[in-house]
Amino acid sequence: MSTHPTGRNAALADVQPAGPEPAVAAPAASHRVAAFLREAILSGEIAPGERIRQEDVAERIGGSRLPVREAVRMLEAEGLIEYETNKGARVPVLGMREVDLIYQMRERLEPLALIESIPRLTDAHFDELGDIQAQIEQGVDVASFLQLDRRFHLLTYSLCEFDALTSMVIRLWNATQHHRRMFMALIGSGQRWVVNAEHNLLLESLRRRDAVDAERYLQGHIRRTRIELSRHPEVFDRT
Amino acid sequence: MSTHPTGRNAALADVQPAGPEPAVAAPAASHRVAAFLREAILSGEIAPGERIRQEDVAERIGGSRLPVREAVRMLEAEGLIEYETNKGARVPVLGMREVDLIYQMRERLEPLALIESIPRLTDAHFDELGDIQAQIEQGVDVASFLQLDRRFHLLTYSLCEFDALTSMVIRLWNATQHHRRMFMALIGSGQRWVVNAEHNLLLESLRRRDAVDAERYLQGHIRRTRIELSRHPEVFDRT
DNA sequence: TTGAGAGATATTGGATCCATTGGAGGCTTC
DNA sequence: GAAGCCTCCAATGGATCCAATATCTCTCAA
Repeated sequence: MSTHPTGRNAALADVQPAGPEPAVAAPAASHRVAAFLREAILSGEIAPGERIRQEDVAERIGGSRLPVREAVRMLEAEGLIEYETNKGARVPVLGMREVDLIYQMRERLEPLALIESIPRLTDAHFDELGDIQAQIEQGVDVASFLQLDRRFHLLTYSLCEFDALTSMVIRLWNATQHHRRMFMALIGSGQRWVVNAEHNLLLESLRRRDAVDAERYLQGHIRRTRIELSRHPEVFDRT
Repeated sequence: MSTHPTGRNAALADVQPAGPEPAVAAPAASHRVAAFLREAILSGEIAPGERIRQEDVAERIGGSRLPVREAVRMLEAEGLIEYETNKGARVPVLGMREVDLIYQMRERLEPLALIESIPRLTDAHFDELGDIQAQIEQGVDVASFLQLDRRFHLLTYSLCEFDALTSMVIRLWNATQHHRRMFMALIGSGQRWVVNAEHNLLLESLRRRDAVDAERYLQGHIRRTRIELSRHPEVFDRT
């Protein structure tokens, strides 16, 4: 197992193993609540369309409603929840066209993050990426695949040092997390060899530090997934 | 004077003349505070690096600190302010590389918004765009130019109905507002004929509904501005 | 049976209070 | 005179209270 490369980007901390704890101030409670809600939404514990009651969250967190309110405002600005005055927050229900557009945004933005990251990637990163890909190829279950795939891609962007870009990329991933899970559960591991081929081609071009090839493979990877998704409208069924 | 086209996108409401007031709920105070702060930052009233004290804002708004705190969280998530726990909020100071990257993000995202918008644009929009461009060509001052230029571009995106995209575009504009103002003040109206040419080419391709040409002109317009900006490092001097 | 309306309940919006933290300024000490 | 420490003040973090709004429910009448 390779040593874990050190990340530079705070927004990508979740794909970076926690090194020795840096002397950074503890985040305010509102940030912890936001992280808690983010996780609950991404894991599917809170489903799209479901309402989020501030008091419930406050109780589960063990605090007052105030940090929850701040967290809700943050997630609202992130686009992870919808908010109506006096009516509260709920997880948005995205249709196919919206998800398709988010994938188009990813097609355009993620290559940029990759290009910024490539020159700084180290052998340790390539080893780690290889390890992740090896795990994926062992045929893991859907939940593990989603986690490893996310980790794989975000790791390739991890040395892009621009928070405005990396946080945007993460938000786009987050916004479609639910649909990705539905989609993978639907197709199972059927087409997973395509993903493996694409990941390996991408990784190979990264090792060569060939930004042109890497951008092409990455964009194709996202684009193919987008088109595949559009062929499965049942993913967007609101039942 | 053309009638003002009706916009569909809430995020672009600021470039759409306010029609008959829709029966929409009054925004919560936190949103009004956020709009107030946004305007203060974009206008330069609050300069980059300057600290924002919650009590001051609450006093100017005539409310308590609570809505201000929520607004600060929103603007933090928007990237318009930086926040440190227990230390408060301040307007970030962006360096040349960061602004350059934001322009690269714009190069990739704004054509997407334009492509989505083009099929729905009406003659009324083209007339309005022509009016704006005519005003620009009369040689207005820097402040008016910035306002008209913003209005011109955002109007071309106004019929893109995806909030995730349009709000992102607006945030990218907002993030570099200060540098755009510095830059324009620096070069005066010297190179403005280039902008005029680009705007007219873009507008012409829009009238033809030629998405390919429009995307090319728009991307070139942003890219040229980015490179021009990179030739004026004095815009980023922190004095 | 169903629809409308009034009242009850639940939830969010805002203000105020107190605790905690950061920082400025003065003081001591070497 | 400068570095380090301590104290005080200012600003933020969080909890609780009350008001305003929305939502649910029960009743009553068509």
